[in-house]
Amino acid sequence: MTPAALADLLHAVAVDVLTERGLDTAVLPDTVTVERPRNPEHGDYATNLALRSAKKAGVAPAELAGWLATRLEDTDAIATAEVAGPGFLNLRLAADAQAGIVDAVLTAGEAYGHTDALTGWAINLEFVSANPTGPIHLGGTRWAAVGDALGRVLASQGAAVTREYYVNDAGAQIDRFAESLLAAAEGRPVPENGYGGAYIAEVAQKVVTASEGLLDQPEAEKLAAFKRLGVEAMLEEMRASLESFGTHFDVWSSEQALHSSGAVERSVQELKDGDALYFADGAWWLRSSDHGDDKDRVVIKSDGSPAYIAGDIAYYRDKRARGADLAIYMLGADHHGYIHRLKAVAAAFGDDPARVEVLIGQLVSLVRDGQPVKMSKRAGTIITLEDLVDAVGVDAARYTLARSSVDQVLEIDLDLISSRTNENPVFYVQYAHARLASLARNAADLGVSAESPDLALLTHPREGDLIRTLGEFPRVLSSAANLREPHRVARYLEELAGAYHRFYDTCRVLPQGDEVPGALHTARLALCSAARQVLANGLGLLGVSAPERM
RNA sequence: GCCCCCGUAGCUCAGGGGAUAGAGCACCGCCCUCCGGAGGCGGUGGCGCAGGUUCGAAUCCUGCCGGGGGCACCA
Repeated sequence: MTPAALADLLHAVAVDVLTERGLDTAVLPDTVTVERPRNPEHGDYATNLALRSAKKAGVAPAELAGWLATRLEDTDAIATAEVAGPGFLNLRLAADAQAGIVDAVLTAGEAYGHTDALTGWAINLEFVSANPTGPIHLGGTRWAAVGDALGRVLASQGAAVTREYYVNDAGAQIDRFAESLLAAAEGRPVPENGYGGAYIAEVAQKVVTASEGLLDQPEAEKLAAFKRLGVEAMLEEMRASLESFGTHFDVWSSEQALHSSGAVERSVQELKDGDALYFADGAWWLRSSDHGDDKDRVVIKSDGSPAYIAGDIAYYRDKRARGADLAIYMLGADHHGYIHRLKAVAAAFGDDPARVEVLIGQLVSLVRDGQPVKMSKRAGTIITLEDLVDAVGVDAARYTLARSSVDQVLEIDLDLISSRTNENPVFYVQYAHARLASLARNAADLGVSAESPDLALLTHPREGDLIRTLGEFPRVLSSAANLREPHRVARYLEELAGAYHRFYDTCRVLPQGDEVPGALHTARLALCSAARQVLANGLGLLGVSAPERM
């Protein structure tokens, strides 16, 4: 019996109990909370249902809990039901009922934990979107790991997710990039406010090689070529970095294209016509202060040119036109001021601002030998995705970035996650999977089958812990999706790996010596198979490999 | 001055109202006749401060203190 099924059972029993006594069932909460108590003496599961409903029903919590307990103990699935404390109801499941979780995992396989809660939702997930003026930096790398994981988590709940990268290939920083490339190609020093770092010379060289005689052209044409070809070369490199990191984008949207196609002009005109923008002091303004912004923002400057936000307007319009029901933006901490603006953009088009969600990721820093890491070989003072991957590998990098809340400023100790692998949570989890894979190989050699297990034999406390931990996965996944917090999956995997290691330490799975394989071996092997499946599912959601061997 | 995020063990971090606050690392002490010891068991050690809401607060609200990041007709 899964926690969800248990919650349903509790609700049904509570309805019966209240009805029999002529009490109003409306006092019951919509969703019954079922949790796993910290203290094992408090049972397999506990519910505060009586505590929450008793007051409204006009009875004492402990009394209501007592009524529920009596009825619950009559059901096959519940072994014991006890009232505790001020009115908690502590439950223990019958072994066979509980083991139904193992069956559920094995039946669903890769789909275990998936739901259709978000089916019908088209979600546009924009992340990384680092300027194409340099390699992917550490902040972008955090989003590459977290955003990709969130995409997978949302998809597991049935959402149709479009992963999208917004390329800021228009504006002044691109001009500075082009000037920096040109200067490097001509052997001049880095221009003021230009981009430094060894990669500039490399990209410049690529551009020169690709277009013969370029340096003999007039200044304006040289700059234009470096701008176009430089951005192209840089993007190609960034895309390759992200792909090698396991992060794939479905759509790459160009800011420049929104301008040159007329999309910016059209969408701004649409807002002007709809009275969503107002004209003042020679400029056109967005009413962003209606949505919590300090002040309204200029969309069309008094010289008639579009401000940066005009591109955002066209881009949002474009996302909606392509069918997105929800646009999630994952931005760096320095962009928190955008939240209100982007919601105001949605509102300007007559949408519920809730169609825009902005997630803000705090800074990431690296530490090695107790000292901050500030230098990158290729990019000067910018630490890049490659720097991190070179230091610890893709799996450790992704896992480490994805296991913390993005609200948290994160400091990564490179020594910890690379120098000695057993100190690293990702290896703890991967090791559990590898151990299980090895166990399955040995089982095959010994002729132990996991088919048709008698799961009621799984009565050891460690077995129960492991089974109930497996049962938590759907709830974890669901909350990770709803809260946009994929790190919950990683933390869960650590808990699951721990439950498995503890089980394995106590419960012998395979026959030893001349022992003949029996029903308990089969049941335990089935449990192991379920544990391996859930570890693999979870690691897959994080984009981290589930190794067969290590 | 205003806005956003954070403050939990020596360190890096979990903990979306529940009972005795957790994990990894670090430190101390245990456990291999046997499926992978990259493991398990035990110990040391903590919610920044003050109010409030609640039967119950690390969690929600207010204020203060401390740290980080922002406040352009830049992009």
